[in-house]
Amino acid sequence: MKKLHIPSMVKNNQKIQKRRNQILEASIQPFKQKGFHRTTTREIAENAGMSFGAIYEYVESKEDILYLFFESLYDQLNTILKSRVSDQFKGHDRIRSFVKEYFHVINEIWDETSIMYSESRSLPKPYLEYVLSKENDFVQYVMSIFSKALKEEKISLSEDDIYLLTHNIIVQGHMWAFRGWALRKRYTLEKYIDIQSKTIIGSILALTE
Amino acid sequence: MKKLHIPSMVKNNQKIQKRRNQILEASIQPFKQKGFHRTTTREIAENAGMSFGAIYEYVESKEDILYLFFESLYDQLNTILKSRVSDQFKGHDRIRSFVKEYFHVINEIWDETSIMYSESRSLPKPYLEYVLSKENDFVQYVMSIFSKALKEEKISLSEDDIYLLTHNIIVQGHMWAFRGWALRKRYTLEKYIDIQSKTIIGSILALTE
Amino acid sequence: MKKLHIPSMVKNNQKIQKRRNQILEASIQPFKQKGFHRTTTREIAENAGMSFGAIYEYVESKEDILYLFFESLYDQLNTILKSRVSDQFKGHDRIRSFVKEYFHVINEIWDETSIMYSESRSLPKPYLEYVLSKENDFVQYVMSIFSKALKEEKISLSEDDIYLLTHNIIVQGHMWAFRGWALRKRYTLEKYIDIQSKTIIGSILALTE
Amino acid sequence: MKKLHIPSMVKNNQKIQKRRNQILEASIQPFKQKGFHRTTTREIAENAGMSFGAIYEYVESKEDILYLFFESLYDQLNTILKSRVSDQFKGHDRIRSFVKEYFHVINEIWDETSIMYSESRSLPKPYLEYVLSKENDFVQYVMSIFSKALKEEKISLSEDDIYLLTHNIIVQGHMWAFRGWALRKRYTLEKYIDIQSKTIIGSILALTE
DNA sequence: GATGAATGAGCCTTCATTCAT
DNA sequence: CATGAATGAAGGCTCATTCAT
Repeated sequence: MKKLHIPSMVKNNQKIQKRRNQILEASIQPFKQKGFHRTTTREIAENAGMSFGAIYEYVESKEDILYLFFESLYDQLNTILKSRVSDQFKGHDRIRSFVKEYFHVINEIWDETSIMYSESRSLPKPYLEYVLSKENDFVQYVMSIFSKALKEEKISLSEDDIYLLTHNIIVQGHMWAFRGWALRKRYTLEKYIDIQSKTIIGSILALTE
Repeated sequence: MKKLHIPSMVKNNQKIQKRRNQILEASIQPFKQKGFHRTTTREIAENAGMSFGAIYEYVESKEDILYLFFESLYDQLNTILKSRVSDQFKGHDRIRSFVKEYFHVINEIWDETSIMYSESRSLPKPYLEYVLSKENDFVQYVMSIFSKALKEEKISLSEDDIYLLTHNIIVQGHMWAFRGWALRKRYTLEKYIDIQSKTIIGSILALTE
Repeated sequence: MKKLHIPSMVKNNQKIQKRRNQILEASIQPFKQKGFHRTTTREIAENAGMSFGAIYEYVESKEDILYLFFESLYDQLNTILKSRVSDQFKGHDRIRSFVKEYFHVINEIWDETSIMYSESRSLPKPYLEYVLSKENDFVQYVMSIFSKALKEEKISLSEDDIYLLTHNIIVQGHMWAFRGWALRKRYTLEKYIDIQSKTIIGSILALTE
Repeated sequence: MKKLHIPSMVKNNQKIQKRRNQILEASIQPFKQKGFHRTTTREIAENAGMSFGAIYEYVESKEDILYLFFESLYDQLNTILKSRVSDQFKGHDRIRSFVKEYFHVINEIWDETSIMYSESRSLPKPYLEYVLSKENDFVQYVMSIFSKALKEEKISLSEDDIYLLTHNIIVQGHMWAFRGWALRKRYTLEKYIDIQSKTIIGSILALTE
C-alpha cells in the first residue's frame, strides 16, 4: 500500500519535508504525555517553533499529523532496521542478531512506539487501513527473516507456529516500550535482549519435535 | 493500594453500585469504537438509559468514568481468575492451567482489554498511579503462581527471569485482544492457548541450565 | 415543498419555537447592518439574550439560522397577507386592494426583505431550493389573484403577460424595501402605493387590445 | 462624486489598469457563485494568473476589490450605454429605444448585476456612499432621457411620477438579472424587452390625465 | 515588481459541567 | 433523586495580510 498523499499549500518539496519533520518532532512529547486529543495544534506549533497558521500550510487537519506520525514511525523502523540487519549470521544467530537490532531500534523510538499503541484508534478510517497494512508488511518482513533462520537450522515448523512466534517477537519489542515503566527498572536493554532471545529460541525448540 | 474514593451525590450505596455499573456498561461500546475522548457524556447517558444530568450524581467528571472502568476491569480480572484458577494442578500443568484460564478471561473482556491499552494515557495522574499499582499487583499475583509452579518442577530461575516471563505471559494474554485483528483470522482461542503454552514452557526450559 | 426539518437538541416544541424566534429577531439587525457573514454567532446570542452555547441547542449551524430566517419571512408574508387580503373587491379594485396590502406587509418586514435580497446566495444548496420553491409558490399565489381580477374585468391576457406583470408587482413591493434609501425620501408608503397601483393598471391596459 | 482613490504600490498607471482588470475579471465568477465572503484572495489571484502576493501591490484590501468591481460596473454601464443610446428617436420611441439598449447591457453584464444586489452590503461605508452616488447619477441620467421623451410627447407628469417611473425602468432591467432564474425560462431578452416596453408606456399613460 | 511562506486574529462549534425545576 | 436546558471555556481551522527573498 502506497503512502497516502497529504496535500500541502506549499510547493517546495524539500521545505515540506523539513517542516513536517519539525511538526512531528514537536508532537512526540505532548502526544506521549497527554495523548493526541489533549494536545492542541497551538501547542504543537509552539513546540515546533512556528506559528500555528503555518501548520496548516503543511497539513490539512490535526489527524493528518497523526497519520504522518505513523508513517514516519514505520519509515524509521524499516529504514533503520534494513540498514542494520546483516546477512552474515545464520540460524539461531540470525534470530539473535535480528532481535538485538530490532529491540535497539525500538529503544531508540521508544516514545513513538508507546504512542502507536495508544493512538491508533484516533486515526481516521482510511489512515488506519494504511497503518494496518504497514504493520502487516512488517510482520511479513520479520517472518521472512525468521523462516530463513529456521531453514538454516533445518527446523520445520507449521506456518501457524511461525506466524505466532513472529508476532511474539514483534510484541516483545513493543513491550520494551509500553511496559517500560516496569521493565526499565530491572533490566538494561542488553539484559532484556539477552533474556528474550533465550525465550524465543526456547519457544522454537518447544514447538519442534 | 486501596481503591480511590469517587464521591457521589447519592447516599444509597446500592443504588450507586447499580448506576455506576449501568454507566460502565454503556461506556464500553463507544470507548471501544471511538475512544474515550470522542465519546460524549450525553452518549454514555443515553446508552445507560439515564438523563445526562444523572451521570453527575454518581460521578464527578468524565475521567471518573474512565477510572471506574479500569477499576472494574481489574476487579473482574481478579475476581473471575481467582474463582477459576484451581490449585489441583502442579508444575507445568499449573502454568498451562493458569494460562488457559487467564486467556479465557481476556477473551471475555476483550473489548475492555483493548480499551485499557488505548486509554491509559487519558487517565489523570493520580488515577493512573492507582492503575499501575493494580497492574503491579496483578504481576505479583501471576508471578506467585508461576514461582510455585517452578518450585514444583524444582526449577530454579533468577528473579529477573521469572519476572520477565511473567510479563511475557501477561502481555501474550493482552495480545490476544490488541492484536486480535491479525490473530483471530488464524487461530481459535484454544489453538492460541495451545501454542502459547508451549512457547512459555519452552521459554522456561531455555532459561534453565 | 415542505419545510425542512432543522434538528434541535431540545425536546419541548414550544420552547424551540420561542427560542428560535428570539434568535431570529436577534439576527435581523446585524444581518441588515453587516450581512450574514460579518455577523458572529456570539453577537446573535448576545442580542438574543442567551449564551452562545444555547444557540446550538436550537440550531445546528449558523446557516440554519439563515434558513429559519427565510422560512419565517415567507411564513409571515403568507400569513399576514392571507389574513388581510379580502375577497370583497373585484376587478381592478381587487388588484389595488392586493397591492395595498402587499406593500403594507413589505413595509412591515422591510428589513427582512432587504436581507432576503443580499443573503440568498449565502444559503446552502438544499436550503436555497426550498426558498426558491417558496418564492415560486408566492408567484403562483399572486398570479392567481391577478388572474381572477382580470377575469372579473373580462380582460384576457396571455399567460406570458400575466406572469411578467405578476413579477413586476412582486418586485415593486421588494423595491420599496431595497430601494428604500431613495424612495422613502420622496414618498410615503401611501403615495408609493398610489402611484404604483396606477402604473400596474396602466400596464394591464397597455397589454390589452 | 469622484472616484475614490485606491492606492497602489506600483507606479506605472497602465500596469495598474491592466492588473486591476485582471483581478476584476477573475473575481466575477467566484463572486457570482459563492459570494464575496466565501471567495478567497488566493482564489482570485489564481484565477487572475498572478501570485496572491501580487494582488496587494494593486489593492490594499479585499474590500478594495469589491469597490473596484462596483466602480467598473458603473463605468461599463455608462460607457456602453452612452455609446449606444442614440438621439435619433423621439417621444415614446426614445423610451423604447433606451429600454432596449439598457436591457441589452444588463444582459451582457448579467453576472455583475446580480452580484451588485447581493454584495452591496459587503462594501465598507465610504465605498457604499460612492456606489449610492453612482446609482443616483444613473437615476438622474435615465430620468433626463425619460423627461426629454415626455416633453417630446407633450406629456407633463409630476416630478414624483417621473422619478418613480425611472426607478421602475431601472429595476426592471436589474430584474432580468436577479430574477433570471424564473424569467429566462419563459422569455427571450427580446420578448422581455417587448413586454416591459409596453408596461412602461402603459404606466406613463395611466399617470397622465 | 513578483513570489509565496508565514502570521495570528477571529470564527464556528463542541461538549463537560452546572443548576433551576 | 432525576431531568435537561443553559453555560462558556476551549479548540480546530480559515484566510486576509505582511514581508523576506
